[in-house]
Amino acid sequence: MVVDDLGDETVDRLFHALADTTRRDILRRCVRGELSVSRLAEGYPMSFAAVQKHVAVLERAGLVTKQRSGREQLVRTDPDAVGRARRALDELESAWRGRVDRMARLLADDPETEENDTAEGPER
Amino acid sequence: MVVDDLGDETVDRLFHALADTTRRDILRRCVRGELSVSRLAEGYPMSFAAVQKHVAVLERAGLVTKQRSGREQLVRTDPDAVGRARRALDELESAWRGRVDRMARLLADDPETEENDTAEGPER
DNA sequence: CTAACGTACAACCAAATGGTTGTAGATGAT
DNA sequence: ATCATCTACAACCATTTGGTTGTACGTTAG
Repeated sequence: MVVDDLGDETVDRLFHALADTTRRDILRRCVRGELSVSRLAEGYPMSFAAVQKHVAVLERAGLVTKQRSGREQLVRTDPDAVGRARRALDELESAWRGRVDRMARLLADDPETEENDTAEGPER
Repeated sequence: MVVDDLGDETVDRLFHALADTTRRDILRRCVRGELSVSRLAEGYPMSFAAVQKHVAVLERAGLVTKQRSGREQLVRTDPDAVGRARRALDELESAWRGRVDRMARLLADDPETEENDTAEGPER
């Protein structure tokens, strides 16, 4: 049942969200989920709106959730988030080792697939 | 001390390089290191120069190396690359669990250190 | 030698990113 | 009720990104 397939765009968003020092810092600081956006924003040398945007990026990537509490919005990093990032790496790495590749080949029972698969674009 | 520190910019470049489907695909295809840049480029619906740039991004992130062979430039994925990415995640995750965080707080004698987290328990 | 190939790099362009300020809607405190 | 706070969101701007084409240069094949 193909549970573990993170789509390309999902992985794009995941890694993109992680590719920024401020956002990684936000992740570290929101494990406990007790910080509101404005509270968070006090910690950075930028405007409230800028931090708001960073949180939005993290949220779209599924790394963070917001929970309303009165007029505040508490930010909490999703405990499963690193797991998903790690799985994305794992998928890369298994292609690395050729395992997934080889498996697919076996299932397609192509006897001579050793070499010339490289010219096929993934895009479409 | 503190040997294992990937600097912020290094991690930025790492994750940014991984945050693109085409670049991840290049990584998967270059494990064997037998593909030249132009050979690689044949597989994608974009110009040679565009692929060249993607390879450059991967190279700056340390995910790939180029080795000259005659007039060709063979691209090879660095086997340790995923390891470094994983370590970056590990560093995040340990902050997650509070360990690094706690250490940093102590060293910076941040007033926020006062919390009910006396025990060392990694669960919460 | 000359032609073809593989690469490098510059110049250019559209779109996305990361930041700003400003405005407006909810909510809580006085 | 009024005021201060927290959030959301739009408009704007500079820089970066991801792509293009064109040019130049080294290397291999005829």
